[in-house]
Amino acid sequence: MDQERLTPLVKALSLRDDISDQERSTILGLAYRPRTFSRGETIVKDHSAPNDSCLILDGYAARAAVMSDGKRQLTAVHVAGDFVDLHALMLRVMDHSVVALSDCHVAFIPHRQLIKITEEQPHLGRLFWLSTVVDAAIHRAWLLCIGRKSPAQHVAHLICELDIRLRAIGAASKDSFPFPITQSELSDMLGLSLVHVNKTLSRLREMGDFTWDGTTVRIVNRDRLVEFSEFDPTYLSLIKTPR
Amino acid sequence: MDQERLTPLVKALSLRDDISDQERSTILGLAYRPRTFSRGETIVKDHSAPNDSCLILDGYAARAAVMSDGKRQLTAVHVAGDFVDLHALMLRVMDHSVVALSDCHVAFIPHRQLIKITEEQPHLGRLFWLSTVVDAAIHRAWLLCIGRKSPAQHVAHLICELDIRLRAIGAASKDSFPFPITQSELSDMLGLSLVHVNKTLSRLREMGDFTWDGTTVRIVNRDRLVEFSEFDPTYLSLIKTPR
DNA sequence: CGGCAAATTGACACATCTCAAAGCCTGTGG
DNA sequence: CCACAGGCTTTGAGATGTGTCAATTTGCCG
Repeated sequence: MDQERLTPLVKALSLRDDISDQERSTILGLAYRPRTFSRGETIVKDHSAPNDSCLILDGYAARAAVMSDGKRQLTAVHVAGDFVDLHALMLRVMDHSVVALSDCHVAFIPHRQLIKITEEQPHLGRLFWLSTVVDAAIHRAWLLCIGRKSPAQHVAHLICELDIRLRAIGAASKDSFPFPITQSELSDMLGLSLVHVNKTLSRLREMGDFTWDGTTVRIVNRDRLVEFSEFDPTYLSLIKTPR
Repeated sequence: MDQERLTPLVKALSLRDDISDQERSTILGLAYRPRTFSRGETIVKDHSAPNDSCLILDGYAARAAVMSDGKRQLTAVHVAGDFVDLHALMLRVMDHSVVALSDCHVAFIPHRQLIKITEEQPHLGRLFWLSTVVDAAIHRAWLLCIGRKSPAQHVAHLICELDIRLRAIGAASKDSFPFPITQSELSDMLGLSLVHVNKTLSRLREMGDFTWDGTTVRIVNRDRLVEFSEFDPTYLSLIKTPR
């Protein structure tokens, strides 16, 4: 078990507050179970009651909820450093699944150690808390998109969100980032039909503010994307301040 | 300042785990600023950076996000005992507003004391954490509703959610609870136009599984509502278990 | 080259929005 | 007690948006 592999978590937490050396070594000293998932696999099952919480080391994952007839809604996208399943630590029973959008490496960290951190290193515990609160903020932003924005604005908003999150963790270059998903998966994020998403994309292509070939997004005009989608990064809380 | 008025919080936290006598008295000993809001007033402003977090003592509130053209999306409803604005403790800057759906009493609790609780009474701190994680779960349930369920299913789901939450805190009788909002507010929860909501309600009225006169909801056939809306209460985490 | 998943397109049905008007209810002032 | 104003609800009609179905095209991999 390579201890250094939890560095994405240190990096992610450092985005929002300073991490002390002790906190850093606590994190890097956590025992974890590494696992690899291929694109499409389920990482955490709905209704399960996990004894560990998982963290994305690299790749993309998403939270998913499904209906009895198979209709699916994705409720958030997660990237390297995201402590995706911290929710299970408090909820105990999963209210949704976590699925791999791409091949990805995931670390499973036993709850016992996380509870211990809340007891002994409250500041670090608060940063864990923060990460779940940011997830809630992401859900709210998505609710506004799905409820009140046009499909085109919604797609643009999603691209702005990923762009800023990936640049924050150093996983995007100045104007492009990997986004290797299908239009069907995108339709499950947007709450729309596949066909409609396809038509929305072709209209966005005409607007020309970004390109996406199913693999990589290239930002052509970030300002226009931000304005068009009414993207306000406040909800991501990407500000380094004592918490 | 009547210390006893924070009992709704004790009651709410007790739904999900046992509260020790010490924790109980810590909560009841919290200094707070009580305030009254009338229906429609803003309790916490979007983009503000509060130094206290608010808790609903009675009445209904909602989280709200708005677009530049005035379109509004409500992302959750909150009731007595809900520590609505705990999110601000970690986020620091609000990504949404909290508005009063009815006249309501609210307690504002300084962040200083809450941080102290995370330092000195980690179990109580975790229950605060839990309450924000349940909020996230509610957002996910709403995302599934708005993205993939029919408007009628969505309304039915909302009624099931409020029914179970209000019964849990003893604010609903066996088959009815107050729900004093306008169809326009409901449309902002559903992400639909007012006219369409009105037509959806008249179809639901024909189904006859509940009644709502704008003031009070009466459940006529709870089983059918649950089945129709595919309501699964797991997400509310209403299970008393060590956390 | 053939096979398969994904993307694209067109046609048509259905859902939803907007605009506009009418009806209903309640509180207030005369 | 009545008349009225204002907010909310209800209804209808027509314009748009979105879903479904089905066929075709594209791109990749063996």
